[in-house]
Formats: sequence, structure tokens, C-alpha cells
Amino acid sequence: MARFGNNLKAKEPVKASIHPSASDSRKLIHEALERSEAILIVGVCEILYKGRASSTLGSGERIVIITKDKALLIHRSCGYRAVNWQPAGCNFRVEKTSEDRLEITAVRMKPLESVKISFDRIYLTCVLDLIDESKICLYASESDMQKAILHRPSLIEDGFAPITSEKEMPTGFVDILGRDKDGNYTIIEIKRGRATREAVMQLARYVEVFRKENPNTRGILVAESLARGAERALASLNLGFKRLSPKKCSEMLREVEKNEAKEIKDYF
Amino acid sequence: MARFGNNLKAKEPVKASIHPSASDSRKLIHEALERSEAILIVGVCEILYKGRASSTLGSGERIVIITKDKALLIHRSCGYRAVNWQPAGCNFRVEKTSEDRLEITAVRMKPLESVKISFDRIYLTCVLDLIDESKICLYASESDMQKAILHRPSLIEDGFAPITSEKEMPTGFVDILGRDKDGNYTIIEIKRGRATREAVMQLARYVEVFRKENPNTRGILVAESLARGAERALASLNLGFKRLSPKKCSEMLREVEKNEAKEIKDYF
DNA sequence: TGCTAAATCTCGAAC
DNA sequence: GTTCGAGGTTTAGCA
Repeated sequence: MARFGNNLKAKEPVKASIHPSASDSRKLIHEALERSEAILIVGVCEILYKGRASSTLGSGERIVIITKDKALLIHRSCGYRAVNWQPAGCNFRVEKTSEDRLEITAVRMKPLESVKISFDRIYLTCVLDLIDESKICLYASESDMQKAILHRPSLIEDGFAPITSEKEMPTGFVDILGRDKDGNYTIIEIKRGRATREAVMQLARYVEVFRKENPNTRGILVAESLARGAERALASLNLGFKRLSPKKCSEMLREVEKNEAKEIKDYF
Repeated sequence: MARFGNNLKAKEPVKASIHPSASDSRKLIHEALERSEAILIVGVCEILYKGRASSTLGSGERIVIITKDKALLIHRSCGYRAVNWQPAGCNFRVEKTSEDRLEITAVRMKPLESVKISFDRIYLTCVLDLIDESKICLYASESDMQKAILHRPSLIEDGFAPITSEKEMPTGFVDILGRDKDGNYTIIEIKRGRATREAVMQLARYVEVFRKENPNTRGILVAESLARGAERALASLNLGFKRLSPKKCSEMLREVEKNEAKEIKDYF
């Protein structure tokens, strides 16, 4: 951690003010916004959103977060999703509208929209000077599946040979284009989870277009599993399916990477 | 607010513990979980996620929220999206793993997955007994647009007459099916924001299938605006476009509701 | 319970 | 800057 790595005395990363007055809270928030520090507020508020859509939310006790990059999050005591929000890059206005009331407005310019939070009461205002330089590493994404297939085409079927990936077509991008052991063009559409009817339609469009030039073209949907409707659609459109687990692909890739590193190490 | 409405002395809704020891933090969190209160933690942690996918995130200062309904949210100092999370209904385990280390694990049963947070240091632990009974009201959704069109079909064009909505087809559900002033079947696909090529393709599929039975079938895409690719696709597929604002639809609906209420009132 | 489609989707990469 | 597609998508509605 940068904060502790150099043995200098750490600056206090959390300044908490419990039951602050509206004035104090306004001052803390205003200064934190100026310095681009994160802010955490717990209190009783009403919320108005106007923009692409609009929403109203009556009084309730909520958690409000403003991030360093000026995103806004309002969380209720239940549920994973924020009840109101704005993505990063907002302009904030903080106003004391009466002795005990504080109003925070986040304005996004494009598209023009705003979220207004009117606090009746503030229980807690924290200014957070958080340091967080780590990068998140995510495994078993769709692109891991694509890489795995390109690296070991037999994951699809024996004799499959990729030609290109991300080939552009009039209706979008084909995940993988290749030929099967009989020389037929084969279009691969990858979905990491349960493939829906929509995914089948996407594959069908590519195959349809490609067949105009190359009649002997097959389509194979690759996914962890198939939704009912997708199964029916595949059958009626005469397209193939290959079950493939994103986790298995990711594990295989990491194994490959390890071996490659080893080979390089062995080489020197 | 329920908390203040009855003039009883309010229970303190926020218990904040600044720089708690791992033991104290563990105790606070454990009790809050038992009582289904919300929890807010700020500290230095590493995170491991394993489940449908998997992720690792090295040490950093973050905000952790556990909600009353046992959802988990981990926010970084930047960005709107949580970096790791679990939806409501998790089982939590809180363990002190060494003098200064605290480990919180959220386990979701279906699908089986887990998020493990290892705290090196905790700056703040808050137990939040939040009351929030308000319902959020959201306007200008896609279904508002559909309702508005069904209520006033001339929003599409003069003489348009809806037959059904949400009609099932082999390839999906048609938003609105109707006839135009010349008796042609007309399929309406609605998007609330900017319509993409994907939306045009969806409409094209419906029209294509429907034309097999009824050659005189038109397709109209209804949206706030059109992406470039969507525009091209519409032109080449000979489909129509009608610009319609979700906000306008929502306003119209509320006007209609008001008048209906008035009519009923006038009647009695 | 499973499936389908929307979302104030957001986010990132490619053009 | 716009467009396009993925996402650990989540969530709500309906069969």
C-alpha cells in the first residue's frame, strides 16, 4: 500500500463527523469535492431524478456516496442496486436551504440530467481520502473462452481450424470464423453463460449472410448452457451447439500461460 | 418518517466505531448481521471472488456495505459500479484471522459462489439501523411508451390501429401488432433511448416471419433516436422509423390518468 | 421455477 | 466523439 509502504506517518484517511449540523456538513462536503476526495453521508433524505427518465423517492434513511471521480450513488438499507445514481464526471452543488436542510445536486451534462438529494437530517458525514491502486483481475470471461478456442480449436470439434476472429459482417462481428475437417466454413458464436434465443438469432444472421457467398457454411453456438427457446431456435434453424465452460477455458489458459513461462525460462 | 412520527425518543440509527480493533469490529458486524441491520466498513482489504467467474483484487482502501437483506457491495474510491458484490440473501461469516486481520466471507447458494474480503486495517465500522419505507416512482420507461401508443395510436401515424401487444412469434415477442390506414399489418418495435442496429435486426426478424403469412406487412421502429448503423439498416431493409420521446409518453399518460380521475369524479 | 426482455443500464474498446 | 457489444450483468414480469 502506498499509504504505508514508505514508513512516513500516515495521513488520516477517514474524517468522520457524527450528527454534523447542516453548515458543518456542507463545509466538509464542499471541501472534499474541491479536493476530489470521496464522501460518505448517512441521513434522512428525499430524492428527485430528472433526465433520460425521471423518478421521485419520498423521505427515508439512506447511504449516499460521492466518489473521487464525481460519481453519485444512493443506497437504501436493502438491495444490491443503487436506488438513484449518476455515473462519474458530474458537477455537484451543495446548498444549505434552511437551518437543518442540506441539498446536494448532481448534474450530468451529456445527456443532461440531474439527481437532487434533500436532506432533512444528517447522521454521519465522512470524508474519505482512499488510496486504491490495485487492478482487478477477472477470469472466465467470454474473451477467455475465445482465446481458449483459438489456442486449442479441438475444444469445438476434431479438425476445426480457425481462420480469423472478430471478422466484420454487415450485421456485426463474428466471434470466430474457421473451417471444419470437411472444409466447410464454420461460424462460432460464443456466450459465457446460458445462451438465449437472442444469441441464436445473432448466429443465424451471420450464417445467413455468409451462405450467400459460401453455401457450405455451418454455425455453432458455444455456451455453458442453453435456454429452452434457444434450443428450439437452434433446432429449427439447423445450427449446432457445443457446451463449453468459461471456467474450464480460463483454467486451461492459465495452464498454457504457466507452461509458456516455463518454456521461456527453460530456454534461457 | 416512522422514526420521528410518534414523538418517542429516537433510537440512535448510526453507531460509528472509528479505528476499531479487529475484535471490536468483528463483534459489531456479527451482532448487526444477527439483527439484520445494515453495516458500513471502510478499510484496507484484499478481495477474492469465486463463482460463475472469478476475480482477484489486491490491497486497497475501500468502502464495504452489507445491507439488511444480506447483500454485499464493495466500492472503490472511483466509479459508479461496485468492484465486487453479491446480491441479497447471502450467508456471512466474520472471522478474526490474526491480531489485526478480519475476514468477511459472503456465500451465495444458487449459483454457488463467494466473495472473501480480507481486511488488513479497518478505519471505520458503522452499524446502521435505517428506516426507509418509501416506494420509488419511476417515469418514462419503455412500457410507458407502449401504453401511450396503445392509448393514442395516432402517435405512430394517422389511421394506425393496434390489434395486440406482446404477441409471441417464433423468434420473440412483438411489442405492438396493428394495422395501418390501408389495412397493412404493421409491427412496432419500441426502444426508449437510441435504437441500435440490433433493434433493427430484431424488428426485421419479426417482419420477415410475419410476411410469410401476410405479404403486406410493414415494420416501424419507434425510439427517441437512431444510431448511424441502425439508420442504414432501416433504409436497406425498407423499414420505417417514428421518433417518440419516452418523456412525452409519460407526460401524456399522466395527463390521461388525471382526466380519467376527473371524469370519474365528475360522474359522481 | 425458468425464461424473456428491459435497464436512467454502465463500461470499455474500436473506428 | 460515436458506436457497438459484453456484463460475475441485475431485475422484473409472466408462463
